[in-house]
Amino acid sequence: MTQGNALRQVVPQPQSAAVYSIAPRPAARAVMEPRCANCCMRSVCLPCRLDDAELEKFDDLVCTTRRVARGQTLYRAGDKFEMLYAVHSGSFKSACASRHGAEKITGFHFPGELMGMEAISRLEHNYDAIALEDSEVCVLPFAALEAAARRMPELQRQLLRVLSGDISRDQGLMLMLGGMSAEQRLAAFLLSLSRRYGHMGYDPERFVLRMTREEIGNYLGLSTETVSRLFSQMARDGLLGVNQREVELKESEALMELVGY
Amino acid sequence: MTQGNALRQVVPQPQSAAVYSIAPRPAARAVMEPRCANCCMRSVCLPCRLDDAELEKFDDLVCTTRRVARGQTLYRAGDKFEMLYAVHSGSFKSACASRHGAEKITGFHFPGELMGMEAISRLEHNYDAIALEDSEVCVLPFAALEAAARRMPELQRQLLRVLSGDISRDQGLMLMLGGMSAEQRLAAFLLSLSRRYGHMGYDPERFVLRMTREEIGNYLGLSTETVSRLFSQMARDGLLGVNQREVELKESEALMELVGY
DNA sequence: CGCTGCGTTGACCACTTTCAAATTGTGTGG
DNA sequence: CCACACAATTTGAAAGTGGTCAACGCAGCG
Repeated sequence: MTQGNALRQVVPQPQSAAVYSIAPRPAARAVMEPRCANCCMRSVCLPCRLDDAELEKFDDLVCTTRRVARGQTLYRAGDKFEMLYAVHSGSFKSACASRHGAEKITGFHFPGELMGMEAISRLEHNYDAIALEDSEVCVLPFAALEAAARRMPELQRQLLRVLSGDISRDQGLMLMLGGMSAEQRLAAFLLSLSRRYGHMGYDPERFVLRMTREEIGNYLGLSTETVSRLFSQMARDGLLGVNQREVELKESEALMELVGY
Repeated sequence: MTQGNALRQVVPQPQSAAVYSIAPRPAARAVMEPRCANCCMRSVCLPCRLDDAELEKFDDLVCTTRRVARGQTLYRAGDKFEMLYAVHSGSFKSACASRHGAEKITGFHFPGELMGMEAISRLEHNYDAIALEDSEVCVLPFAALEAAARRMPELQRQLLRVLSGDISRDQGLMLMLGGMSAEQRLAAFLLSLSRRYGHMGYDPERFVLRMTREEIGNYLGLSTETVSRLFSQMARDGLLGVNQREVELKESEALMELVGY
């Protein structure tokens, strides 16, 4: 799973997360740099429902891509909101630091997913976005996106759809975090990952976790130890196979039953 | 706190929640029926940032209002998504029934707040919306709203803002449901209510709960008994006063400290 | 006046967390 | 390639928090 070839011009990652690198596209477009049209995530990303002409226009919005090394932040809580980011490769976590310095993870983000939307209302980011591995995002200036959405009804609709989808997902998680047992939470989490990996075109039954046990526990409101114990127990029960970060869901049906769906 | 005078034409509440009553506005507008411009929730509702001309146009979108009696549903999970609803008076809960018949409450909605947004992405409602008391909503046909948003940049922005705000709120709650103690959860819940009541122009320190202990517990992932015990304990500690559904926050600061903000 | 739903309180129990320690994996410098 | 240091994971035992079960008080209502 090596880093994909550079798509578009790739700017070196700035030391400070506050600096946005907005390079103009190269004038020589005849070379046909790979763009949204050629992106392997096209079918699951924001512009997925645009027709060719619209896609062309949308493509011009994407002013640049940006690489973020593992552990580095894409943006921080408190940063001014100007851009949305579409994950092109890799993965991220959203986290906010409570005043006692303890980090609380509020979400994970995978290729094709949009980050930063929670900041639209306050014009300021509420969370840190931190890369779980070396990653790359497409940078979408929000003002331009808004303007384009007025000219492209399908883009406007898609934007609303993605925002709405985020709400559903979050509420689904709330459902899970309140009133579900530790085992149910982990099962629900794994099924969520499975569905998302499947959506991206990967094997939904077999995938590699991009986050540590600690991060999973933090996210689910469980201790690291409990997460670890549950993996062991579920493996003993034949529900799944685990080897370090590799997970194989052997009994998805049983997991769904466990969660209550 | 009696039901406000009828605003706009009010259609009788249909027995079936699936029936939408979309009556055309009365032609005689010269009478100046109260509309958004006169609504007491104007300053906190979707059109709050529109100028007078825009407000006029927006007003024409609101095809009707609808009354929902306590315990009745505004829409059900599985209903086709066509409308957004702005709470005009009263309050609602969003709930979905897990397959074992157990209800799980995912949110509460108060005047000025928009309901139904989680359905935009799937074109189908994911939750039941049930009135906690006799309530009234303004009905916004989504297709018309989308079209209007293209013509009114400020409306488009406001729509995105409200959606984004919902995400923030939900993620804030996730934060709370994972990793917070029962006491912290209840404190956070009360502070959330306080803030929202304050935003609506009511006393943020003194309000009447619209939901039962059971509904609070369900929402927070706690048992009814625990909620009850916590109210008693917090009252003993002097943090608040409780009398049935009436609550007075005596030490908001201490509550915030408790939550960790 | 009894019924019924809601709220409160107590006793006991199960699930998770916390604390502690062993084990395995990963990265780095020699 | 090996050794060492540090991080991540796993496992065990003790301690707590919150849930479940049960009983009772209270208020609205036919």
